[in-house]
Amino acid sequence: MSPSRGPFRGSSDYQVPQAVVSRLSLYLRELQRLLRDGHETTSSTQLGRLLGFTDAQVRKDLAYFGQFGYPGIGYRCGELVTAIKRILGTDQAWPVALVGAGNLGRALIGYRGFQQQGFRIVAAFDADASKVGSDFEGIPVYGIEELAAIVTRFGIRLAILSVPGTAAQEVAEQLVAAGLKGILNFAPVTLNLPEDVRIVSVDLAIELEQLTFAVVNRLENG
Amino acid sequence: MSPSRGPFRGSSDYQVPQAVVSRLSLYLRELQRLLRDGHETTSSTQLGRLLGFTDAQVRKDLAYFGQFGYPGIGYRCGELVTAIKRILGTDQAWPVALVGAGNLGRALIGYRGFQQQGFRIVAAFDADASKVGSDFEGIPVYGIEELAAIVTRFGIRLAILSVPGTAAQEVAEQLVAAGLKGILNFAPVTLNLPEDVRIVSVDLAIELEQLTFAVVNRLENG
DNA sequence: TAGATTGTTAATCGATTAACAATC
DNA sequence: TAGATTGTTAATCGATTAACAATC
Repeated sequence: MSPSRGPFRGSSDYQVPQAVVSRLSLYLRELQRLLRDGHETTSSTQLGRLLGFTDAQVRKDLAYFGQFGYPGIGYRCGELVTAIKRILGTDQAWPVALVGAGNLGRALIGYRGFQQQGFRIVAAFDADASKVGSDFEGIPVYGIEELAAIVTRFGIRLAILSVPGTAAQEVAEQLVAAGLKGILNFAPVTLNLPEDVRIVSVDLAIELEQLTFAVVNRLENG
Repeated sequence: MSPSRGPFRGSSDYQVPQAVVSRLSLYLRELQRLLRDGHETTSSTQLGRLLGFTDAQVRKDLAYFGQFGYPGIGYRCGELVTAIKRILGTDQAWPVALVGAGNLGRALIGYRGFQQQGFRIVAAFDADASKVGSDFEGIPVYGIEELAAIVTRFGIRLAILSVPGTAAQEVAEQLVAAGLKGILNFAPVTLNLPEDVRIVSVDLAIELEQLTFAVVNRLENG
């Protein structure tokens, strides 16, 4: 295929490697910073140097989605930010349900980084009856039995799951039943759900384990 | 080389792929669950099925570190848990400094999953003078100028960095100056530090972006 | 123009999977 | 024993890097 400059038209017949999508978010983050710092254009070499990638990799990654650069010039930061947001789906705001209003959940309700990238937590859910009816930072807390109704009302497709590991699978199944399409899972368990439901998992203890491994097995680098 | 059953003796001359180390933590998590559920042994096939990997991959991953299985039997869960913890470095408890006691930082202070895997947050640091001198969940909050002294006193090697992105690079440099060896970075910026300092980064907004991409570009699976 | 930089193809490198002898 | 399962080698697959004609 020969993609033209301009809007990303959704998935084609080939599969984009997950590693490429991860780096896409990093490119976006750096581009937004470059923009804030007043840069109009950048290059695959500069972007790669900032992130520790080769220039070839930057160009190859972007080429999965279209032609965004100008030979001899590089990439216009503003244009590329717009293009990547469209690719990632964050050119529009996403209403999000937060499920599990414990310590972590409440911190996520107040997390500025979500809003900055176009995510809006519009409702929280918790099993604790004493929390239901109250609100955190202006976000109302509902009982889980109200999930389906609220999801429909706000057109919610994404949930952040921050319940204890012991409850995670069961609650996740309720999320699916309510029609949610994607789950950001903070519970330290492997969720088993229908394959059309997308899952991204973050296990905070595992992240620290990865760090201890790297510190203990420290060679020259890596 | 021909590693024998028993303790992992640290890094050899070859490099273990990062992907293997990530999966190692997932194996550990599943094995701990299997143990809790009363399983004495498991197999590469079962472990793979639980996590969505092939049996060959499970065996190959473990083979990087030694021989842990019994032909015809499989793996003894308890033994393998002990072995993986030693490999990851979490067979001992790690004292950790938490830097940036905002919403997210305070949630992390109370996060049970850290303690369960052997991490102890022993001190918090914040630039806000009104927080210094108080404590969260029994963890005292210090000014950043006390960092070096506290790090030395507790033998701290790891820090969790949960300060605003605008402050992250500068604070990270102070962490390095205080002698820390590993940083779990929650700030949405690329840290530039000496290469002997290990960094694991978690950008929560990026995790949500990965989810929106997966939901929007939903094919059969992936 | 000369210099810079892209998009893309081919070459290289590394990781995953398949296959199977050895073992319990 | 026969059946199950490992550890490891070879084959396959996929991702990264290098090279370069095309372009501004």
